[in-house]
Amino acid sequence: MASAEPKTIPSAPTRLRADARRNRDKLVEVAAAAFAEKGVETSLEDIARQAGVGIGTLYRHFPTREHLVEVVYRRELESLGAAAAELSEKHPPDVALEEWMRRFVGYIATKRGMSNSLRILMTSNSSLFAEGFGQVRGALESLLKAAGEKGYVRTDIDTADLMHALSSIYSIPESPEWRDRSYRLIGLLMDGLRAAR
Amino acid sequence: MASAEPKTIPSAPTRLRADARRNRDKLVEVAAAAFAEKGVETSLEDIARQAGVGIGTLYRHFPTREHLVEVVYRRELESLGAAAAELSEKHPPDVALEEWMRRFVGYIATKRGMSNSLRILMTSNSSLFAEGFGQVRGALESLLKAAGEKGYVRTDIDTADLMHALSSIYSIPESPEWRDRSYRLIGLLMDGLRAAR
DNA sequence: AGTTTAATCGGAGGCGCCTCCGTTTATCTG
DNA sequence: CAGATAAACGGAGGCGCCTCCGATTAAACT
Repeated sequence: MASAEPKTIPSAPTRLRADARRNRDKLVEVAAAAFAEKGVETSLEDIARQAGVGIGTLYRHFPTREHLVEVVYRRELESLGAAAAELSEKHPPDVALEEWMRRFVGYIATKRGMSNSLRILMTSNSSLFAEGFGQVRGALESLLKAAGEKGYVRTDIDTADLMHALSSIYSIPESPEWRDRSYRLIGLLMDGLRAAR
Repeated sequence: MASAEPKTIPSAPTRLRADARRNRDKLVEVAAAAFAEKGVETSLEDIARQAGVGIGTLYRHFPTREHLVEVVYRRELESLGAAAAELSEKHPPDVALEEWMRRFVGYIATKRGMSNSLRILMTSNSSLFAEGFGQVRGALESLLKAAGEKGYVRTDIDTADLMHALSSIYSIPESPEWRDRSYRLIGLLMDGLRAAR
């Protein structure tokens, strides 16, 4: 019988020291707010300052600006994924689907500042972003499938096609009635989806 | 009978003072060499230094890095356009066409360092580059048309399609046999062009 | 608790970007 | 040729990027 064995199992090699983890979390939190407010071009030194750490610490955790963007982005994409499950429980499948699409489009819209950087990232360093987008794709797929199985929408729709349609919606240029127009277009999509069930 | 009227007609509003024109030319010359050697990411301050002017002068002439790149790029594209006429005189139309395509692909290959910046430019600020590419398109078109009219190649080929084919050739990843492979592919294209005349 | 050690911190320093404005100079006018 | 003037020059200055390495400190060890 081993005496009170210390659980020294270091488990993952990704073990961070307590202070390191704290700093990292704080950086992500601050970065998320900064990106949302001023776009991805915000000064990284500002972010470090606001997080109360040195610039060196920021760069150790996130070697490039893109790494930081990716982490923030993924976090938010994940919450979008989680929203899918939540909406599924509270609403009929078709309503859940529509509401989720609205949120998706609205979410991307707020990140318009990101688009420049994102376009570069998505073409060059695709592996960094593949996972984040996988989340979203998965969410949409599950909503679509659920609604399809219960007979609320057609079942011959490809998830990728639908995402494509959504992306053409959120690339509508800025304008006062942006949101209304998007919602109308989503409504139109939904009509199409429900049409020939 | 007006007396010796001074030709004070300012003609173009783009009248540069002698020193300004000298500096501008020198900057373009130095920039062309620098871009070729170290890629478009070269320090602009270095370029100004090498041209023997202050950084302020560089920025007055070229408000952004892209403007400078565009000018250099266009100059070289123009020489590519000129080569088309020259080749047409010295060779049979089909040979001229093939040789020109080789040069085109070879030229872009040497500018691989540019590709990153270029991709951004070509998608975002298209108007800046439209003209430069127009030159090249025109050259290819004239070669293709000449060869077509004299019965050397098919006449149902679209210039844009052919350029597309070429661009897929020059985006072949780096490798020792890069040039050979490109030439083989161009040969293949030529076979296709000559096929069903 | 005290010591060791290895991970983490953080800011100084070097470089490039870009702007602003006092100084220089080409060109025009008398 | 001298003087006027508008155009052009050029570098200092402020900011951000990113790296490097001595100082700090959490966590493991005794």
